[in-house]
Amino acid sequence: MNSGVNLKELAAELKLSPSTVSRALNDSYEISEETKKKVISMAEKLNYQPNPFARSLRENKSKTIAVVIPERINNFFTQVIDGIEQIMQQHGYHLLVYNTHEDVDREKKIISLLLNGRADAIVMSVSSQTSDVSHLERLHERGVPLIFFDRICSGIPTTKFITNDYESAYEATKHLLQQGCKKTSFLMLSKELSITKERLRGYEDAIKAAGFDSDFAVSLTCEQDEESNIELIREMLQAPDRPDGILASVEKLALATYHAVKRTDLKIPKDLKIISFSNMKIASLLNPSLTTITQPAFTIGEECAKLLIKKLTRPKQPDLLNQVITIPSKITIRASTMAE
Amino acid sequence: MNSGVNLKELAAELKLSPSTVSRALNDSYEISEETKKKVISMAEKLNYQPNPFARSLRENKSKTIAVVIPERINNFFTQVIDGIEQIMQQHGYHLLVYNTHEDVDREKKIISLLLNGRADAIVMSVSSQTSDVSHLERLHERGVPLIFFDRICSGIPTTKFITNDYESAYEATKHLLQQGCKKTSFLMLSKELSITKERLRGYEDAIKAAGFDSDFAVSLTCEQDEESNIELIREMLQAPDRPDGILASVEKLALATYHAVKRTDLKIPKDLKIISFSNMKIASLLNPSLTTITQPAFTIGEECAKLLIKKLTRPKQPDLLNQVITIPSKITIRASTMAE
DNA sequence: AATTAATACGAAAACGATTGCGAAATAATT
DNA sequence: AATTATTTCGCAATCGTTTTCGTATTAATT
Repeated sequence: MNSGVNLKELAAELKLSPSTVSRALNDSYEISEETKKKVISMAEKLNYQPNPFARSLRENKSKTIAVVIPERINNFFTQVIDGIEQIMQQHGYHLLVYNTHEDVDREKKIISLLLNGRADAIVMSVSSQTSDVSHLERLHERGVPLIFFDRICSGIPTTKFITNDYESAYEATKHLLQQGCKKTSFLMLSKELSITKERLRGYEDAIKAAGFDSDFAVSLTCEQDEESNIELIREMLQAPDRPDGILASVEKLALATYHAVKRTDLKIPKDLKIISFSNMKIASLLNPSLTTITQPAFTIGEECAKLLIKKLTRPKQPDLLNQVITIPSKITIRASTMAE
Repeated sequence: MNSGVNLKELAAELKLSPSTVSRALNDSYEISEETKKKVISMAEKLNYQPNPFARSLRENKSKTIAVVIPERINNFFTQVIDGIEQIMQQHGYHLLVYNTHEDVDREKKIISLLLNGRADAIVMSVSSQTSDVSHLERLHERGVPLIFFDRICSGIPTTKFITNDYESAYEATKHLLQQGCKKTSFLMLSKELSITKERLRGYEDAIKAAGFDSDFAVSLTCEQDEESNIELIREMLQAPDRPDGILASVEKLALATYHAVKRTDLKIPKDLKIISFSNMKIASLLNPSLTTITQPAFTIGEECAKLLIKKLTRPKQPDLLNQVITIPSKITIRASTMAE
């Protein structure tokens, strides 16, 4: 199967000991330049590839990090992973990627698979169903470096990367009101989610600040099934006191709204204005084009990775600081929130 | 760091030898039921997690497979990965995912990292720039099980999963002509790509079969940069002999066309009809909604994984057959190809 | 010339699991 | 009762690296 030579065979070929060859390949000062050259050229000739598991076993590190996300078909998470990979690849790290499908049980299983040191660190965004975080606590107590991004877990003392969700939601809501919305609705996945809480807070504060009554805001918790989301939204849109402005806290709910609207006589933006958190590249091609709050996904990935690299490659690094780092999102106004 | 107990410590706690404990945990017939129970309960109590690298080193397998794709922000590839993960997770496998960014050099680097057995098998779709396949040949000769999907490499004798690209392109083109297109264009990424060749062949044959002259078909090779793609297409659309029908061989070129059209006075589908290979979930929300050829991405992933599981878990399995397995795509007609 | 320092390398012990082989202890057979 | 078979477990080797120590050779120092 793996027909590659190992260190012992390479050493035999060179009439040297395995230790010398190992040191030569690792550029140890104890080996003469002459020997190093011989070893390196022979290693190339025989196409020697060190066994990663032997090395991992010995060094107690795998040069691998795990990324755990709740959804793979999602531009935000995908871009984050691209960012992580961008940095990690430069440092010779490999990426294990896991999709929890927004399911806590799957998340727990995955985390338990990562307890044994298969990955040197973990970057994750929790599932929308995650309220019990004991599995994450156990992971953290094991000493596995853990970083959260976007959907964070504030109870666990480590570094988290988020966007300015409160401000973005506040600004987005203000924008809706400025465009003439009289009754708005906030669409969200689950109240457990950190991002939901922050965005909802921004939404509510903006409404209060505009002098509206607080129950002016309607917020709708959506299930995970797309079709039921659409129907839920459609019902809301056909109720007598329907909203005329929507802030969707995640992309899929904005799309569900578009689908729902198609089942009614309403027109965006005339009858309903909508703005959404979204990293879709084609927001401008929707009908009508969608006003978005775009998170700096790639940058978030890069920052997570850079921090990890520092932690993992420097000799005596302290634990990851218990802090929240905020990177701002960007609002792009398009047709879906245009006043007449 | 990794505060978990190891086998020796677990054995000491039980006053047994490591070998007995190992056998008990692996349910060996040589161990009494009584001992097994004791061992298992103690293992759970101490939360014993076997070291994956020790195991991999000893067994010469990693329970990990690598997935190599040319683009991560792409619904097709993402769905394929979801399919692979779906099956692999059930069998305790882990997924290393690599993005080549359509770059052969990155592809070569990644492949060379996989030569050392880090992954038990590889599932991949080659980059659009890949014409020299020596790196893939070397990988295959090493004996690493290798499966191609979609963008395959026919020179390498292994199993490949594709869709019925020829037929789909043929049908799509026929549809364009039936809707009244007089001059069509085929948009593609690179002529090296297996899918490009097949789809182009289907496109050309459909045009010939309809009795048109063969140079009736225009085909445009697009670069990888999005903005230049858009400009290339715009120029084509503003030329005097512009096409009135487009078959886009990949999703991103259809989107580029939508962007390009916005820079002209043309209207889809009145002035230009377009159909595209695409796994976008929101094709129906585009303006106008896009007629698509949707590939069974998730199924492809599952089939790749199932085949690998068979190969990897059964004892004396032969090499992967040199065959091409075809799974049909599905055409969904929407507004972008509607005749007046 | 004798001692010390520096250089260049080898032997062997880890890392943590699995497994072939051997060996007690018990049960079954002659 | 003696032999054989069965059950149950331990010893030690193994996977392929890295690294601690030890040592032989040469160079530098006194």
